[in-house]
Amino acid sequence: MGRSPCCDKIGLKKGPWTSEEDEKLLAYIEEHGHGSWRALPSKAGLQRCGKSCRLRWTNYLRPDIKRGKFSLQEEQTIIQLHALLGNRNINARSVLSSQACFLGLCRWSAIATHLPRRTDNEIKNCWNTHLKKRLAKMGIDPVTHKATNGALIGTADIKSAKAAASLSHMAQWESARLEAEGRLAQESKMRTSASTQTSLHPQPMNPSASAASPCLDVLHAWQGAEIDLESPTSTLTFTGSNSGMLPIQVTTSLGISKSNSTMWQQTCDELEGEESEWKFLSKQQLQGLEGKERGEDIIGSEQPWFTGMVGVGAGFTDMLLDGSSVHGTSECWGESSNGHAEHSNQVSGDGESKTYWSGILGMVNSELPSQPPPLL
DNA sequence: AATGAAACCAACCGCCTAGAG
DNA sequence: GCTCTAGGCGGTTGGTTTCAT
Repeated sequence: MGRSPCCDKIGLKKGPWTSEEDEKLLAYIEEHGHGSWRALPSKAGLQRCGKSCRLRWTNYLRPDIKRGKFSLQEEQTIIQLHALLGNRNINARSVLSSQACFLGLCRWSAIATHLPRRTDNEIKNCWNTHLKKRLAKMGIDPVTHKATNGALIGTADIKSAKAAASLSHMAQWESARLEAEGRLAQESKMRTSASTQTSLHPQPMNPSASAASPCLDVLHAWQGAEIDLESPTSTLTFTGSNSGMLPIQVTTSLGISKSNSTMWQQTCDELEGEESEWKFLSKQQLQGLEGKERGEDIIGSEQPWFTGMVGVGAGFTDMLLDGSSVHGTSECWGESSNGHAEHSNQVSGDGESKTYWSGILGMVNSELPSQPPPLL
């Protein structure tokens, strides 16, 4: 009947690990691998429960962990992926449980798969201590990535249109999100299984491994192209004729050009003064979107179906980046001695791809399996 | 130099799912 | 099919460090 208990939790040490304990754990895993975490502590001569050992190993002792401050690019990736993967609140849980959780994925771990050598715990801490606060400070709901007080939105009508558009496309967004998450999870699991071999003999970050995450190409481009990261200027430059077009997306524009980037001040007051930009889709395009909501293939289309997601514009992430540590952009991905610059160059010619959700779409598209998303 | 506030981060806790029996 | 546990995850806590006054 079942397995025996993990640990009796009696006489087991808790709290900070000592260097002696670290050495014991490290030495044991290097020699034997972790195998069963439950059995490990006694074998390694540790007065800890297996769970504690596992955490210590995965979050601290693993030799392939990169420590230290997060680079600008890493932060940007976290923000974007957080927006993509969403928050795991109760509703999200209920929605995701049957599919996403079935696939064994969770948000931080999924994000961690795209931040080489960073642990989910570290990413989580970064989010909670830095990024979330910056969002909140700017009046952006860190859960939904939307403006919390409408300060960024021009008029009530616009807000209404936004809300309607948002709702009308939420379902397909959710589908695509699940797809992306599923892909991430598969990737994560593959890495996990592979890591049983590599964990004992970690290899330096392989540039090709970085390149093997095509979903980040857009992020790279966004980072590496002509955007001045010190100048959180909206990159959305869509200015089509309004004739016969329906506005369905609002993205924030800070209205700050690169030339006046030095004027950039990260305050909510400034944000309130910003205007919103609209994207316009033709009625035909909207009909296409509606069709997609009925389960038609939404992937592979060049239409920005995701534009129904509102409130998250190119400006948001840029705003977050706040001009701090802007010179550290090469720290993370740049560790791959090649590849990064190439990625940037490949996509930098496409201005549209530099928008926030274009980036995410790029991720989704590149991550999605060939199968259409399951209907919710 | 002392003190309080804020930031940081390692570790714990509780929950969930897969899988063994 | 059911029970029970191990492993894994996200949320949260609390100790430590850094910064501001």
